[in-house]
Amino acid sequence: MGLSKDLVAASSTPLILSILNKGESYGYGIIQQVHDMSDGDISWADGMLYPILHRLEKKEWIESFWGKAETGRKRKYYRLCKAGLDELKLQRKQWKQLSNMISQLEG
Amino acid sequence: MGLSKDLVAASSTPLILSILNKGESYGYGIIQQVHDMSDGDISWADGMLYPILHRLEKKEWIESFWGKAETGRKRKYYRLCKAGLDELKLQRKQWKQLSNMISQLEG
DNA sequence: TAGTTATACATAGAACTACAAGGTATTAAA
DNA sequence: TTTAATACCTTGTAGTTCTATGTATAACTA
Repeated sequence: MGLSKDLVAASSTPLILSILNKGESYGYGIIQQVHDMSDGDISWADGMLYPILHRLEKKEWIESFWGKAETGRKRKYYRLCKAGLDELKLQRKQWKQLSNMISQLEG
Repeated sequence: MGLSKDLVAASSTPLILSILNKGESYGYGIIQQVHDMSDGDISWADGMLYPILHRLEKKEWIESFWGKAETGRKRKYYRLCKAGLDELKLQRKQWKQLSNMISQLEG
C-alpha cells in the first residue's frame, strides 16, 4: 500500500500498544501480526520496529522480559504497562477525532 | 488536545487537501478553519503551516494565486490540483484502513 | 550435509525534517 | 496611538527516524 512515512510514524505506536493490550508479544511476532491484519499491506522492517519498542519501553509504556519460543529459540516478550494503556486510550481518541474530521470534510 | 507530533504530521496534509477540495482558501484562513472544525483542539502555528503549503505546491498537489480580501488586504489563495485530489483520495483510504485496524484491535 | 531461508534481536549514525523564533507589513479596534 | 488581529515568509537547529549492517540459531531443501 505504500503508506507515507508520516502515517507509518503516527500509526505504529497505537498499533503496537493495541496488539500488546490484547496479549504479550515479541518484535518479530508483532511485525507478522500487523502484516496479517493489514492483508499484507503493511510490512514493517525489523530494524524499524526494534528502536520503536525500545523507545516505548524507555517511556515505560511497555516492559520486556526474556522468554523462550516452543522451538527453544529465545525471544524478548513485551507487555503493556498501565501508562501504556492510558496512552493507548488517548491516542485512540485522537485518531478518532482526526479520522472524523477527515471523513466529515468528505461529505 | 496536544496531538502528538506524528499525528499532526500525518493529519495536516489530508486536512489541508480536504479543505481546499471544498473550495479555495488561504494560509491564515485554513488555520482558522481547522481550529473551528476541531472545536479549538487544534491550533496550528502559522510558521508551521506555510512551509507545508509550499511543499504541497512544489509537489503540484495545490497551486496558488494572489488575491484580495474584501478588506483590501492581499492574500495568497490556494486551490487543489488534479494530482492533489488523487493524493487526497489515497490518503483518505489509508487513514480509513489504519483507523479500522486500530478500532478492530479495540474490540 | 551444505546451503538457503526464516526467525530473532540489536545499534550507529547518515539523512532528514519539523517548527520555534524571528522578521515584515497592513488593517481594525481600543 | 498603540495594541491586537490579520497575513505572509524563512532560517537554523534541535531533534528524530530508520536504513544499513551486524550477529546468531532453527528449519528447511536439494
